[in-house]
Amino acid sequence: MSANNTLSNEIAAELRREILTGHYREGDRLASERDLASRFGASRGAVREALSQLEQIGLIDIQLGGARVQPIGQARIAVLGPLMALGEAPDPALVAQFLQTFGALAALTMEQAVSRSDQAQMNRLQAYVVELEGLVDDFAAMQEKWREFFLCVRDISDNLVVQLIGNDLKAQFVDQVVNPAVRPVIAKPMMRKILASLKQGLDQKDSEKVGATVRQYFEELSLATTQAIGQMPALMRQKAS
Amino acid sequence: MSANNTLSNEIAAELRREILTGHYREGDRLASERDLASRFGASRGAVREALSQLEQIGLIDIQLGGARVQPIGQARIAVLGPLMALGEAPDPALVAQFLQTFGALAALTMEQAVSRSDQAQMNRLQAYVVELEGLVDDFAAMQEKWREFFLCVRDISDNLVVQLIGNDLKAQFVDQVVNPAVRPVIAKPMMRKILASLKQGLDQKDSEKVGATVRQYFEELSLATTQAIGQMPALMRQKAS
DNA sequence: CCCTATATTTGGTCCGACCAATTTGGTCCG
DNA sequence: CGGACCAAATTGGTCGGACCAAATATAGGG
Repeated sequence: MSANNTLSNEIAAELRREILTGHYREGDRLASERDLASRFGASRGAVREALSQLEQIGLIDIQLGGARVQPIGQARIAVLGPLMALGEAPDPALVAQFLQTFGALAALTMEQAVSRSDQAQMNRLQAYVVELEGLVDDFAAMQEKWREFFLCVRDISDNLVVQLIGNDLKAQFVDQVVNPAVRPVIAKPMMRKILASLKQGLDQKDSEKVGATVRQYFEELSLATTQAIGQMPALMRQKAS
Repeated sequence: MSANNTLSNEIAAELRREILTGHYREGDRLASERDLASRFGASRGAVREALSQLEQIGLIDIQLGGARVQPIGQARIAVLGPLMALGEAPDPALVAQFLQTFGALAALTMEQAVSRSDQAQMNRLQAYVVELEGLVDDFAAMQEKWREFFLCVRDISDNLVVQLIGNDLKAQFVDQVVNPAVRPVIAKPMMRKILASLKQGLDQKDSEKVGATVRQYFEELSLATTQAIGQMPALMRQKAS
């Protein structure tokens, strides 16, 4: 999915791959638009649109003399997806960083949600936790319920900045990494402990406590995911090309 | 700066402004590329590049039937800058959310930096805090030193995900909001308290403590900035168009 | 009123061309 | 030999017109 089959997107994907895999060094000049066009058998317009994409994600800097490759560390979030999707399996360290970061932001919205929630909203959150407690045996259903839960938290917190970052991160992660059958598993006792702590924090309207709990959840999720990737026996390739 | 005077960028900026100020409703169809071209007195190619930009930041969804306006809440971080730069003064609530979010990420990297730092790196961090303590009277110098400090923290933490998000946020914030002479001022006693706590946390290599301290710093910064914007007497307009 | 067949619109791509600014290469002078 | 200077080739930005396939709008028939 998400593979918009336009020529310019394919060109952009190929150039992006080349840059991310180190075919160029920082500051190197890309071939001219005309050369790239002839190389890809495309029109200059298509190449220009592709280069425009790469420029927007900060991978290249287009100027009058030519397009120059930027250091990866100076790029935008949008390179994360392609970066994680490079190798056979996603880089565990990167995925771990990703989940920890996601967790920090989730914890922030969680704290804000608890701080500003009215009674009805608080009831909804508590209801979710109860539902979650009933799903510790069903991995898939739980995953989905957590998602709903955080969507609810996001709506309550009403934090546009985090929401937008979340959109960016989701676009990078869910489409690139979640697809394969990486099924992180958190031990049930740990999960029960987390849920209990969450419940307690909500009951006491203790925003710091729920924040810390959310952080811990993502920490566990990060560990579990890293492990799942590690023992992924390179079976399933195939994903949508 | 940052004002790339290309036609397509100007068209993108204008359309972006129109969308963000509510000239369209979710799902509304934009005029066709040909119509937009004639409206702006530009070629279709220029319009296409502009629309491509808007699509990449999630403001519109280009499909075969036409380009449709997406809900703002579904856009990418890249809309934050233009969104904050819309009115006369930046929206205080949005700026507050922004700084809190930035703080959450800074706290995360801070924790990771402390956890994984060797002795030399730890010394460098401590040296920064000492320097900061000597600058509580010089707002500008302190601002700059904090920036250096967090750059150092970022390098030590070696967290690419946060770094990339930071790039995105900086591109949205520093270029759009910091420009005007909004000078948030944190009371010196509070600043001294924060620095003391930071120093203590570093001495003890207590990652949680430094994380919490960083969060508090940004909380204070958020308050101070909101206040500074509030009493900004709408004097200085002018910024780069 | 619903469903289908046709005409129109729309985005994606291509080609060839022009302009202004940059890069490049060579030349001339000290 | 080295550096300043000038002209030619290159490069990105834009334009205009053109074609195609898919999606939309329109008219027609049940």
